[in-house]
Amino acid sequence: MSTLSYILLCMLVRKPCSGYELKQYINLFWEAHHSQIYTALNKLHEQGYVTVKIDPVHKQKKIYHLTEAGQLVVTDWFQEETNLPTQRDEFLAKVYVISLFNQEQAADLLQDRRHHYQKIQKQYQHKMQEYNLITDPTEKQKNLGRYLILKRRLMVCTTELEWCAWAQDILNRNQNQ
Amino acid sequence: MSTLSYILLCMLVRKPCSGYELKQYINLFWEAHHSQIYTALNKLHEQGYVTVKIDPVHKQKKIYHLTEAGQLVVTDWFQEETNLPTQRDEFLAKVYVISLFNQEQAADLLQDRRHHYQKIQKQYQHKMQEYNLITDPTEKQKNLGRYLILKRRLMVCTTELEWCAWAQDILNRNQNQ
DNA sequence: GACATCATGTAAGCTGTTACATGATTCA
DNA sequence: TGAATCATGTAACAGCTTACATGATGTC
Repeated sequence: MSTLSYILLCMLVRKPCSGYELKQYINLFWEAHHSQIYTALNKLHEQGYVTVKIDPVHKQKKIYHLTEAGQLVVTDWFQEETNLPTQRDEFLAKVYVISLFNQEQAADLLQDRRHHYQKIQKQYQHKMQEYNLITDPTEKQKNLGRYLILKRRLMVCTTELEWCAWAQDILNRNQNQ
Repeated sequence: MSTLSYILLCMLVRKPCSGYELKQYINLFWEAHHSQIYTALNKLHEQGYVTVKIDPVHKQKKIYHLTEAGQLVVTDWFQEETNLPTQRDEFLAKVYVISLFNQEQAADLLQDRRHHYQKIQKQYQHKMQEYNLITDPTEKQKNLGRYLILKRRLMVCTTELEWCAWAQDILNRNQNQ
């Protein structure tokens, strides 16, 4: 089974979801296009790890539920060795050759990065507020993992933004030498 | 041309390298297996973006040098829109479902993560020390980009470790409730 | 001389991206 | 009623992983 399939099963632990919803949430820890998600879900269905219920209102919408077999797969996987995160960041490759470029070009590159992290910082802050509104203890417990991940995302965003400011400062000093 | 090819050209800006060396350094911003790197280098050679010189001592070793055409490709690429970093981290998917598991299992998961970041933190600190030993201003300028990236890596490591400590603390409190 | 590491390459199979395709629902 | 969004799917192609394969160099 591919890693994506495990990721999807994990997401279904929290609550039953449609493929469309899974696509919206997955970026908390993974990346996949809808084409990949839909095919993986169909395969998980064949394998008996999920069941499908047609949404009574939106009849083209399929809600996937984790089966017991599916939950067992998740618990087994949890205890296996964890693969390291992928890290492919072409921005950093551009930073690597930044001394080839003038101050303006370098500043543009850094600014785009800053804008990106400012944007997703706001998104995650919003999601964090939603979590903080949960009062029911059972519901709060169920969302604990999601909370831990959101916090990490926010911390990483802050670090990225701090780095951008620091790097811009270094480049300015470098220029004035 | 694939992103990997651009990455390799960027790396050759700093100094000519063999495929083997590129493989060792690439993880600062990208991931690729040697099989992928060697085939990409052969293609870049065909395209005229690099030249090859056989190392006089190690005759099976091929040193790749960036050509003017290659440098032009890099400067053009620099100014194009930067793709966002990939983020696939199955550790986070495990954290997402952490409430399914007992305290010991959760602690094991976090400890592995902590060990990983402690390990690479040491590696980057070591590389940073190497940079700090450079006295020649031209050489220092050439390594500026590398320095900026190393600093970011170290900052991210610190954040990851801080998060691990914080998350463990949350889980402990959660247990004692 | 044995073993680790250096050094390069090919190929099959799997994963991920992009493009094509269709239809329902919601809201102005 | 037109446009945006919701919702699902297939297929071709590109990129990545894993396994196989070979030989040189350095060192105990």
